[in-house]
This record gives sequence, structure tokens and C-alpha cells, in this order.
Amino acid sequence: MTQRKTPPTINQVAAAAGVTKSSVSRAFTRPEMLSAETVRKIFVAAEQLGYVPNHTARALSTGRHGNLALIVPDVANPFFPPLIRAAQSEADRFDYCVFLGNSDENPQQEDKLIGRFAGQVEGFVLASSRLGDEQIVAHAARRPVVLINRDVEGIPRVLIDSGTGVAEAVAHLAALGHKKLVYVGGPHGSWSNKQRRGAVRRSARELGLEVSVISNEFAAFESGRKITASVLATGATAAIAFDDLTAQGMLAELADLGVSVPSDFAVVGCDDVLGAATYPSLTTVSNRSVEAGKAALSLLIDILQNQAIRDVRYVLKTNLVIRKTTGPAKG
Amino acid sequence: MTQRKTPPTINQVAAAAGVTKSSVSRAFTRPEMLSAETVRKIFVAAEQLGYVPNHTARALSTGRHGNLALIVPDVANPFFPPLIRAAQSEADRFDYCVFLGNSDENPQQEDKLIGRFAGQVEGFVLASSRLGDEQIVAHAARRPVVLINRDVEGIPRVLIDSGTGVAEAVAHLAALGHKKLVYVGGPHGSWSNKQRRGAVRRSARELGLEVSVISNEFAAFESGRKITASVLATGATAAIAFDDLTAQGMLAELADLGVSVPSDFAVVGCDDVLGAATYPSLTTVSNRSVEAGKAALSLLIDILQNQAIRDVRYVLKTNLVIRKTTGPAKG
DNA sequence: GCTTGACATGCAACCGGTTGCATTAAATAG
DNA sequence: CTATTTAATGCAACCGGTTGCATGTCAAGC
Repeated sequence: MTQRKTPPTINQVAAAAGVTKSSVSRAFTRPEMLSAETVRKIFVAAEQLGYVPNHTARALSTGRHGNLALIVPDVANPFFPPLIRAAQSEADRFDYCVFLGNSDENPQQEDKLIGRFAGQVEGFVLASSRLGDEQIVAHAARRPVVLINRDVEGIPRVLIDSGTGVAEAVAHLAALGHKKLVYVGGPHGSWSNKQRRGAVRRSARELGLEVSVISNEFAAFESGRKITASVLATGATAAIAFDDLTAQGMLAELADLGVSVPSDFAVVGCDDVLGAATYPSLTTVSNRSVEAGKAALSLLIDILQNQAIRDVRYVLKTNLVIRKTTGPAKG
Repeated sequence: MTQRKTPPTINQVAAAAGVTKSSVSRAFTRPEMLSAETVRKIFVAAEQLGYVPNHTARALSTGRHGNLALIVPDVANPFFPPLIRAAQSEADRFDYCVFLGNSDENPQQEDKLIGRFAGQVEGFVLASSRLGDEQIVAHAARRPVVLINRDVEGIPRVLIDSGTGVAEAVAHLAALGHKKLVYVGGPHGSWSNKQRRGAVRRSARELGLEVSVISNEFAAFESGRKITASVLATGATAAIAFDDLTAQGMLAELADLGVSVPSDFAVVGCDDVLGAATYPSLTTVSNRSVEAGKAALSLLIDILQNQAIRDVRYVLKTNLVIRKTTGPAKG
């Protein structure tokens, strides 16, 4: 076992440079207050000792930790990693460190995490929070909070509106001559599912298309496979799925059944989490999770820097990404 | 703009309870030193004021922040989210908070992040670090470090040995009658890539198969597509790819080229990040990233709690998961 | 030549806890 | 009943910085 040596403190640098610690502190925070010569001396001494200001001590006296927390329901859900990454790199630009919390879709866990982080972060980004509105409001009263995909009055929030993209998808299919569609649903309690289903129905009515809806509680590859037979049984020529994973499962099953896509049947996904990585590459609705992560972070940083709590409601429209699973209706 | 009120301090609680702050401090850290009555009084006062010990102040005087950092090359690479999640929940069990860092596959960025975190974490987990050995050793001299998929003497590490699974893959292909293989590589600095390439070569030699190696710096769907032509040009009948994404890109390109899998050409992935969600479903090597994340975290916590730096080398064996992209060699 | 600033630096309090040692009161021993 | 532990609490220094105010120096202004 090796003994790790304790890092140099501001006092040691001060002694080495022949000044007091106030000057060392200033050299690092407001060098314009000091003579160029003094600053130089201090930097030389600091460099030589390998001094780095102690983050914790600084946070204690200034009250600014330079930390943020990002809490998501499930890191492993492919919707989140790109969002996390975008948030990270935005935080990075402003020299903030970010704590990541995984609530496991559990409100208690989410609350616990917020409590753990609270003492050492300047603000929170809660993505798809599972907390009740009152709890969110309570936390926001203590520290700045920005929400993603959660619409609470008075709390700054970034919302991804999948309705616009879904409407485009319906219009796209109509233009290709499809007359009958199926919407393959997602989780019962999902706000997105409700929003998407509604958008399909509304657009279809406007364009005079027929729509059937198939429920499918678990949005995943396997359930997409299983639901495919009943999708075909509706007699529709195109399907819009709740998400990409479901759509991907349908593609696999359709291939097994010898139904070729898009010539025999068209498929549209939602969330664009797979990129072009399906075969054929999937026509889908963009998700904008990257922008959402970035926007939420910069909103939070803006609030922190201006000490202002603003009621922002930032809506990101989505659009259709046309790839290769949609084409002219058969016949 | 609302004014957030500053949280109560230890002094306010002390005043309210009619004791000094030492006692309040002890009530929260070593209550057995105080009389039951005093502890009760203090808790009542604390409860009433909504007092929570200030994490930062505590960290400053004790030197223990209760924070850890986990740095990965790319959060959005599907290999990492499950690992991150497992690490998180392990940290959670011990009340540690975890900072997540994304190095963007860039050693400079990785170094910068480590520096940013250094002041406020007790230790690091570096997953698939892109740093040089010397840099890793230097950081480890300052703070406890545990590595994942990086083999540096003297630094505790958790290694996913894909060699065993890759060897099984080669044997599997040999048994199916394949005589000539290609290994499609991954990132230059990747330890896993070196290990996999070596395992393919060794097993092939033992079984009398011919192997060619194609380098491919960026492991991703698109680069898998691009490399496919040169893979076919080698005249091999089967490919083992550095990872599933590369393999998936190859599948898409092979389908476009009219080469059917597995009857015309066999493909094996690595890391099993896609499950059965490719078409055809991919034969691949299991990844064990969940165990790796969990093991690394508990190793780190163990080191922190016992103040001991041990030279641990924890190896996780992998195996082949046979699905539908491998079959008998043609002709 | 003396006053008045402006500028550079030092002094000391403060951020909110923790902790070794001193103090006091109560309990046990002799 | 006094001497000695022992248990409970207070005192004050310390963790490593930041910052308002005081001090000192030197140059410009009159």
C-alpha cells in the first residue's frame, strides 16, 4: 500500500511565492487586481508545486459548486444516452460537472437521488420525471430545476412534440396512395403514446384515411414481432408504430413472412433511436432528444448565471425522416 | 423572480436546541457519544428547521466527499449504458453519488475531465480508457482508480475477456466448414480490439484456418457498411467483427449487395448489445458489461473503505451466443 | 512640498461543518 | 466523605479557500 501525498494548499503556494494567500486566491480568480509581476511569481510557484485550487473549499465559501445533476428514468433506454451525451457536452462548455442519476422509473428513488445531490449541485435537469407535480414544484422552490418531457406550469421545461412528425408521416403515406393505416400502440400510461395515437387519428380523418389501432403494451423488438400478424390481418397497407423498437421487430417478422418492405407493406417508426441501422433503413419520426438535452442544460445554466427564474416552455417540433421502409401503396 | 431562502445551518439548529454546534454535529455523526435526551432535542430542532448537513462543508473538513466518477468514451455507444446503470445502482447501495464523464474517445478530453472531477471525488472508474499507461498510473498515484477493459499492471482492473467467446466463435465457424475468415477491427487504442484480434489469430492457427485482418478505426454501423466490400474481396466465407454495430452495418450492406446471410456469408458480432434485434438475428459474443460495471464499482468502494490499494485483476469470461447469421460454409 | 487618489497587497472574518482536548457534573471506588 | 473515573458537552482550532476593508506606496495635482 502506497501513501498518497496530500495536494499542496494555497498557503504553501503563498509561502513559496512570498505573498499572502489572498494574493494567491486573487491570482486565480481576479488576476487583473494584481500586478503582472506578482501574478507571474504566483503562477510559477503554483506550477512548481502542482497546485490546483481546492474545488470543495471554493464551493464552501462561494456557494457555487459548478455541479449539476441530470436524472433520467433509465440510462439503458436508448432514448436517453444521446440526450445525456448532449447535456454533458453542453455542461462541459461551461465547465460544469454533471452527476447522473438513474431513477429506475421509481418516484421514491428519484426523490432520494435529488436529496443526495441537493447539497452539492446548483441545479437539476429532470428528464421524463416520474415525480408528482407537487414534488417537482417543491424541489424547484429550493434549487433551479429544468424539466424535459414534463409539462408543469411555472417550471422551465423542454418538450418534444411528436405530434407534428406523426402528422407528417400520415400525410406522407397518404401522398403515396395508402388508404388504410394501422397505429401500433405503446405503454398504456405513456403521455407520448396518447399524443401519437391522437395525432394519427386526427390527421387520418383530415385526409380521409381509414385507421385502426392495435394496442401493444410493451414497446420492444419481440412484441413488435408478435403483433405483426394482427397488423397484417387488418388489411392495412401501412403501419405507424409507437417506437422504433416495435417497428424493428415488425420488420424482422415481415421479412420472415416473406412480405417485402416497402413494396408490399410500409412501416414507420417513432423516436429515431436506431438511426439508419435497420434493414431496410427505417422511416421514422425524429426524436430531437439531443436538442432537448442541450436546450435543457443551457436553459439551466442561463438561469444559474442570471439568477432569474423564468417560466419557459420550449417546444421542439419533430418531423418525418424518410428512409426506406415507406413507398407507394401496392396496386 | 422568487428569492430562494438559504438553508438552515448547524448553528441555527444548535441555538434552537440550546446546545453548541459540536453537539449537533455529533448528533448526526456519532450519536452514541451524546445522551439520548440531547440527541432527541437536536433532532426535533433539526426536523423543525428542515436542517440537512451541508455536504460541502463536511467534505472540506473530513476529506470524504462521498462522490465517485465514472468516465466512458461514449455514453451513446450501446455497450456503455447498461454498464453505467449497473455501476450507478451499486454506488447507490453505498450512498455514493456518481459523476459521469464522456471523453468522446479523446485522451485530452479524458484528462481534462479527470482534472475537473479530481477535487471532489474519492475515486475513479475509467471504462475503456483512451489514456496512455503512464497517465493512468499518474492519476492512480493521486486517487484510487479502477479500470474496466484496460490492463495496466498494479492498477485494479476488471477485464471482460472476449477471447474465450471469440475462440468459441472461431471453433464454431470451423465446425461449420469455414476455411477462411476475416477479422474486422476496431479503434486503434482499444485493448479489447487487440485482445479480440489476437484470439482470432490464435484459434485460427490452432484449427488450421486462414485469417485476414481488416482495420477499421471507427466502430459503427456506417463504417461496417463501408468496409464490407473489402471484406468480401478477401475471399473469406465468414467474418468476425470487432463489435455488433460494425456487424450490423455489414449485414445491411450484404443485403444490399444481394449476398445472403448465412447461406452465402457468415457474420459474427461481439458484445451482444443488440440482442436479437438485427435481421437475421446476430450470432455474437456475450458482453457481461453489467457485471463489469458492478464489479468495478464495488472494487472501488472496497478500496476506499479499507484504505488499501490492492493489485486486483478480475477477469470475466465470455461465450458465444449462436443466433442466425452463421451457418454451414458454402459449397 | 503637501495632499489626494489610485493601485497593489495584507489582514482577518467567514463559509459550515468536524474533532482533539478541556471542563464539568455525576457515578463509582476506597 | 473525599478521590478517581467516566460520561456528556463545550471550546477553539482547523479544513482551504474568498472577500470587504485597512494599510501602505507611489505618482499626479495644486
